[in-house]
Amino acid sequence: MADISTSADAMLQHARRIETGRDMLETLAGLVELAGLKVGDRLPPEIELARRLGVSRSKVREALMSWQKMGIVTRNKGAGTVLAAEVTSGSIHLPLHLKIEAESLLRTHAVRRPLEIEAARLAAEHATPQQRREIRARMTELLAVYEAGEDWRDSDHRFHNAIHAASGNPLFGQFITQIQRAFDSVYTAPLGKPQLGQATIPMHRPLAEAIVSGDAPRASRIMAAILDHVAEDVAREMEAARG
Amino acid sequence: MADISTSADAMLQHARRIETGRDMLETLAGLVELAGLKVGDRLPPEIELARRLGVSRSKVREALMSWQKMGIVTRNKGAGTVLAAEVTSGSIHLPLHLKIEAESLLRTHAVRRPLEIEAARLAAEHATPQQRREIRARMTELLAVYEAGEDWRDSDHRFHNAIHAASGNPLFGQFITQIQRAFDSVYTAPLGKPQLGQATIPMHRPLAEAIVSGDAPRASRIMAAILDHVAEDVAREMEAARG
DNA sequence: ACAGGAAACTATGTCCGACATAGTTGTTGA
DNA sequence: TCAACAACTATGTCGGACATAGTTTCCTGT
Repeated sequence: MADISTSADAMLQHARRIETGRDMLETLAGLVELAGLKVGDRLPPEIELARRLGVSRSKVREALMSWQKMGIVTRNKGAGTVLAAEVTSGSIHLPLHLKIEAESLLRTHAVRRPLEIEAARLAAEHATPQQRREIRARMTELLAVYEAGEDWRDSDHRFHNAIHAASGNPLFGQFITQIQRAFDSVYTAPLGKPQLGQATIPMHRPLAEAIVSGDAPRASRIMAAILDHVAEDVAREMEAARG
Repeated sequence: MADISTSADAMLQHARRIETGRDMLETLAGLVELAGLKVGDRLPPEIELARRLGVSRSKVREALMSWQKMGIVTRNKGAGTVLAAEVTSGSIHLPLHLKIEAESLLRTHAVRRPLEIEAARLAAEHATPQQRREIRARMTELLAVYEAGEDWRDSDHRFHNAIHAASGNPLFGQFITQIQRAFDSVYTAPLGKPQLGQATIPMHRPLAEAIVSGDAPRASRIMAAILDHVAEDVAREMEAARG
């Protein structure tokens, strides 16, 4: 495991007083980064961090719990705190909190819709040749898995992630991923039921072609059609679950 | 102010042990709801809540700070905790986590763009007569403040909030508000500098008219134009700040 | 020698008490 | 009337204590 002591101490020499909560997270992020901690590594215990940072254990706990809610770390009684996501001090980790009514889960999809469409449009306009190849490859893979009758959801995620990456703005991918996670955390597909949006898989080929060929309006149109199909499936499924 | 004692006590009779953090927030939300607290009302002090809920002040503080990060309450030393947003016990609060590179803050605006456009489109299609009147009123107010040469940012927020509310999907408002807050938390307008998007204020009249008259394509178009103007302002400002 | 289990250890979860500090309210005196 | 001052209130911060779950060490019996 990486050693956190030497470089961290040196940093703290120059660290100014920690006053706001943001300072706290910032300093903590700097500590983790300087220590060279990677995903999966364990952080020093709270008491140790409190001593190093010169604040009380309460404040360290507050910061760590904040990170936990953001999914940056996982915490377990007795086991310690382990890093679950990359942390860089130059980046701003900002928590968004959504209030979702249980019965209106469909609304998450309504928010996802314009984001996906915009991402597809941007990808068609700005993707590099490398990224276009990537999109086409993911599409081929998705169709192969689909036609083999296997579970295509992971392939579908990879395909869409390739589009998000090609949009040139990583925030689209982050937002959509988190929205999807929110959806999955509440709705889990009933066993045996067909996966939502099954019928849209064949539409992914022309979508990929449109993006690869740089036809932004067409890419937007197909993506919109796909999402509308999925929305219908979701609505029907919800209806069935209720009745 | 609403009285929280009688009904809350009755509820706590049936409340099971609070175990997870989610239970805590859920119970607290139920308490606030049963007490009939409205936005602007003050919550009982932490010690009082701890006594009522049968948990320690630490846990109450944790929950309240969580709410503070979500923007549900505001907290001030000496003044107390006041409700800043509506709370319903049936809702799910889910945290999102975004990593934003400091120099690419402009990208938050790129995400906001399709959401605002979609919200405007939905508002034009689904707004109730009441909501259309509200939008028109907020627009009139905004233009009045603008022409008086005063700070129009609050009025602008109210106007856009009216549109989000009229979209029929509260998630749009929540998302955009949080994105805006993220932006504001990093970028604070330099004193004396013109407010970003100043030139777009007159365009808000035709935007409101389009929504009120139900012309969805036109509403989308004008909203897109407004956001593009703002994006240019932001880009120029960032350029100036760097050089 | 080795497997199984008990015991010690570690680190987070929870609680309590104390004090500091900012904001609010009440009081008093010119 | 109002301004300055004095209590009061409620959150912010800290330290210590114990509980509890998970991990490691070590010891014992076969």
